[in-house]
Amino acid sequence: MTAAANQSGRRPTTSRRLERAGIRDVAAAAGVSITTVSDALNGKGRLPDETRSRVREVAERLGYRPSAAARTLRTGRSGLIGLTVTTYGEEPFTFTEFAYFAEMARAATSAALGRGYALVVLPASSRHDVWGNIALDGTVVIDPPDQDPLVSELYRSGVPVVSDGKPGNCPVTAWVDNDHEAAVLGILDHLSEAGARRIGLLTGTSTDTYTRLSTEAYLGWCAKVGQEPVYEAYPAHDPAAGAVAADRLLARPDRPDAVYGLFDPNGTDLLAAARRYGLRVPDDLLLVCCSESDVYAATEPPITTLSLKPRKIGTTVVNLLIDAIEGVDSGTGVDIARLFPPRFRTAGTGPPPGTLMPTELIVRASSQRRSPRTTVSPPRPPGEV
Amino acid sequence: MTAAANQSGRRPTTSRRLERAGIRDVAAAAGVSITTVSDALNGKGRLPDETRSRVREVAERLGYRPSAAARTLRTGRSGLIGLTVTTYGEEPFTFTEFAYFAEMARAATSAALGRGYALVVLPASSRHDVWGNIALDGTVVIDPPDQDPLVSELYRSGVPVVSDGKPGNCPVTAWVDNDHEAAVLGILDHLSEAGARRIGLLTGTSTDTYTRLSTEAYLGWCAKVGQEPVYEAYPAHDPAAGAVAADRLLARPDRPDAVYGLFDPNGTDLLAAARRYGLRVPDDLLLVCCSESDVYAATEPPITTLSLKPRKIGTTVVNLLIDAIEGVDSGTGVDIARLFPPRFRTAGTGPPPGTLMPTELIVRASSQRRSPRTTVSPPRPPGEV
DNA sequence: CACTCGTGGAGAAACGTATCTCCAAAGGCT
DNA sequence: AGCCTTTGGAGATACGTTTCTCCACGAGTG
Repeated sequence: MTAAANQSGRRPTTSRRLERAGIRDVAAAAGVSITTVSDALNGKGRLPDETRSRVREVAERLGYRPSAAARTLRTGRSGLIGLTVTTYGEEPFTFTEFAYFAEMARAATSAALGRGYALVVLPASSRHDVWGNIALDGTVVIDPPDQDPLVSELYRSGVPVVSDGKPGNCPVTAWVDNDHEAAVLGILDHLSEAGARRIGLLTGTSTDTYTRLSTEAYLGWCAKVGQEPVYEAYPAHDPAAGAVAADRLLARPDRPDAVYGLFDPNGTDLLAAARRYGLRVPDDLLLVCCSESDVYAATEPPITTLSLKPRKIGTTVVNLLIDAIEGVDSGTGVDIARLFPPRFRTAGTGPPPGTLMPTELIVRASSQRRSPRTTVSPPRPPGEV
Repeated sequence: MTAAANQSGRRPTTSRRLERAGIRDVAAAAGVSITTVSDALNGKGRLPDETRSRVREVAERLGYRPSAAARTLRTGRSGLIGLTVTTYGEEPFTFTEFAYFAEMARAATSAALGRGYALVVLPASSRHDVWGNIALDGTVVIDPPDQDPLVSELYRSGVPVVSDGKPGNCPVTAWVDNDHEAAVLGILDHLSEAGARRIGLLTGTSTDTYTRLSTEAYLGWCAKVGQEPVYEAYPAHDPAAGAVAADRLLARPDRPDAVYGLFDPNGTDLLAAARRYGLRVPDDLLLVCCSESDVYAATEPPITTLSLKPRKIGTTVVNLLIDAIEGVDSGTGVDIARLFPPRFRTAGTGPPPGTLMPTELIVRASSQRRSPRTTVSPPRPPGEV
């Protein structure tokens, strides 16, 4: 069979070896033109079904696989989406360090594949070495810090960028975030209702939006209800520092009787610190932390957690990005406004390119005093979809 | 500046908009040929440093970024490596379900980036839709089942494939695996030494190498020491089934006094089951499970775990793959033998394309009887590097 | 009979790079 | 002076698609 394809080559260009079958070989073997093969395989031209199926059959027989590189070069689309996480220090990779990232990445991958795109995991720190060598149709950025140069450059060069986490000063095509303020206020109210008089916060030193908004919400709440803020901040990327900070928080003279920890490991750290100081949870100390891990369902006692719904976020981010990619008129690349598909701009005032997603408070024993009071319904932030 | 580049275009091909600067624009602006630009930027030709730096400067000024698609088409290398996990049912994505995968993927990503490659996460199940649309230089396959059609096709089409887990019948370029037999034997000996008389196994129903080799090692050991095998198997991708199987194992009339669980969640499941039956760990029941999770350091009691060293595996797999990629003579694609770089074949008998990596047993309270005997040094499997 | 019109398909121009081949000029040597 | 070698660089081709343009032809229509 391959012999037929070989001998029918019109021009023996150079000395062509029998490498992989190209579209030319298929065309020759089927006795049609290249155009017809392309159209038949992509369902594009006006061809009778008989020609179409015949070409398809020949292609199958020759084991023809279109060259992704050539297609990308021609069409300008690679079907590849970059995924990067920027925040938390210069560590090579914080990925999957927290369950949040793992979950989010998984959901994003699934959503992308469902629409025919694949995800490429890229480091935010690395130089253009890698970024420049890959044809990306768009990029998802997790938690970009203010003034992220990477995001700016991508955006400037016409690559759509959607961020998980409201960006500070970087221009992005769109962003998705939780309503962190509502979430924190909900938790503080929940703890107050459970009897807390002085609520402490375990927070981070980074400048990312999550940390900033959450802390601000806490401080605002304190100001409103007239409580003196009681918090400790530490570099969130350092697990050891988290344990130390938890200990410090409970060692203070103005020790809180309830604590909310912003990061995943804070729950176990606080629990350990509480044991060290002989504090019973929840009797002496109410505990809530933000985590996607289900280990908190099995701790002693089980700990109330705030879920940021990473799966929903990952899915939404990817869908927004692909919408933007497929809505772009591949023409005047630089024009920023063009990056938005029509439906983003039709509305009179134009909705902002941001979407707030609800969080979910999973109430467990650690945030409920053992009062005979029955169940406490978990507060939901406004804007629930 | 861009105006100069525009007006110096020799042929105004069509009506060229000022899209992105191409290599032609740089050449025109610098007053040299395309060849010179390419050579200058890639450090390839024989050019005086002065020309080189001048071209580089002009390129920088124009914000020139080479087209990855064109480069890939021309060179045949994309710098992209596929990463896929095959095993465990038809679920959309088992990725990061177990900490092993997450760790392994993270290490693989890092290693690849370190050598200038990026990883694309792909599903093993999906049709050629996605696989065919991406130019892959090679693929890492985690735990391929026997006769994996995907692996066969990749291999046949000339894409190097390296698998994590010794493949059954698929042809691969190379593979890396733990010495599962040695690991299991080491654990069984460890448990025996701690006083176990009847050791049970919690295993899976899949046909992947890990499950098969581990189970066979267990059965062989039983035959050797004359113990009746006591085990339960369940579909490893279903966490609920794991809890049920753990319960079943401890409910048996010939209840074991020590159990090794092959999968990550088995530790907590077995612990829970033991509590249900009033068994104290380690007094009434010795426990070991295979897991990369550090939650077992904090359980009550802490549980001895076997680590498969996913980071080391991920790194090794990627490095082997890239070695194969870069050693390939891009010529007679089909020839299988050529896929191996020279150093794999020079040795007389030729070492097999497989590498066994050591595991590590992390001994904790759950596998040590409270005897006054002091510390038990953890047994290491042979072949430790 | 001249004409439009729809059908089926071929030709050729990109897409943007890397690289092979070849050439001109300037020494250095006998 | 003639020849060889090195330096610096230009030209052209190929990588394998997609797609725009255009053509031939048979059938209906006035």
